[in-house]
Amino acid sequence: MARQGLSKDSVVRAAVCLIEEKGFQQFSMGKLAARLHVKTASLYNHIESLEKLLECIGGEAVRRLVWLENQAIAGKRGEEALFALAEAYRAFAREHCELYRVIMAFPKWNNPALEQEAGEIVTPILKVLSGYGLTEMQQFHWQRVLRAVMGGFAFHEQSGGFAHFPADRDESFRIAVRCVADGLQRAGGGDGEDGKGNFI
Amino acid sequence: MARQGLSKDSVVRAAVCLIEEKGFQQFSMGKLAARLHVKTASLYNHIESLEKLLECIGGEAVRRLVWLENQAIAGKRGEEALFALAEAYRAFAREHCELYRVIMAFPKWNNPALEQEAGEIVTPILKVLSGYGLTEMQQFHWQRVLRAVMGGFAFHEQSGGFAHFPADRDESFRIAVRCVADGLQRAGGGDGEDGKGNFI
DNA sequence: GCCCCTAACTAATACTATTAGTTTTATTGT
DNA sequence: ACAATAAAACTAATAGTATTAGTTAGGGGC
Repeated sequence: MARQGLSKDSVVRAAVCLIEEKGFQQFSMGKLAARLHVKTASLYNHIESLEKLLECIGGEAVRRLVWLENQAIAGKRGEEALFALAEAYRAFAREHCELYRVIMAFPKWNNPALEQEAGEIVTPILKVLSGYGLTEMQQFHWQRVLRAVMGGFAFHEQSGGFAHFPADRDESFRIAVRCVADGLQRAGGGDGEDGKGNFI
Repeated sequence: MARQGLSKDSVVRAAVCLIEEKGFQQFSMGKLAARLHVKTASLYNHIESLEKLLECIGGEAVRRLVWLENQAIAGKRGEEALFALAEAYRAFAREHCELYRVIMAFPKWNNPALEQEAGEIVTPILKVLSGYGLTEMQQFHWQRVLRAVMGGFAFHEQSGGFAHFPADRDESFRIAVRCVADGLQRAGGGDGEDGKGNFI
């Protein structure tokens, strides 16, 4: 019936739009099919299952996030890069909160396709950390510390867990990133503070 | 038939058990009803909806977490209390991961009943922070920093996002908490016990 | 022993994802 | 231009989800 040349890619793209518009909670195969003027079963010609579709959506979300992170740290280093990265992460979580939810919703990042994306998540972070004179093992640890802070802050902020105190959340975030920045400084030997002339 | 005197409390308790055993993903009204040897519709004599039930379960989970936190910091102060609190939080997230998932699953922490619990979450944290000589506003900020670190770490660890590097996660966690501890020290005026509220 | 409240039931509705099998359409080869 | 083929979209059906309305029956208070 009036076939419109739907493809896996167009389905994923439509799903991303629908989620950003109506929210992740509201999303369903039926709603997506209706949006594409197609019966629900027809979607299965292009995707294997809802789970796989969500993995594609999550992959797309991660790619966008990583792109913004790389954009943010381009030409920067040291603390400037660190703050820019963190701000970009938080901005994404706020401005694309429904898409960010999809990322968070995965119970396990076991899927091989997602591990690829997972690796790209770490790339800009390691790029920032590379300016601090850390050992490789320290980089592994501090990468986790930074992701914990950024992810934890975004999560709590989104779920409303940070709403119960009359304190500016932007300021809280700055303090958190400052805390990591100082910790990194100390871990790196304390000799690389000016953020521009230092290299390892 | 053969009515067994089910109550809201026993339903919630059974739901908690079922979730801890079979996982949050597997949970459903039907499964819970089967576990209680009752038809699904019968549950609605005791609870209003799945959403309300999950709120009760989340409340129970939070109460248990807060209890463990308070247990952990009892008789301690300063850094010792801080590390004990963080360890207790992470231990709960690991040992009761399915229950922890319920807490994380709330899209919005708006419900008035949950706000009560939310307040109790902060209590042990503020108790720990009270030894650092912070202003009230600083306590509000650092409470968020600490929750972000603990929550973010637990989340990433659970979703497998921290699995991709050959680095000990315990050590990563220690580094993260150490980072916060040092940040607090600095914010409180360099004295972990009786700081006089020096500003940064 | 009777009454009443309500726990538990049956039945039905409206969703959800998913599969099997069928029709229709576009493209490709001759 | 025409037949063959691959696949896009369909219909129909299944099994799962939460939820509501209306009915039956059991236990506690009188």
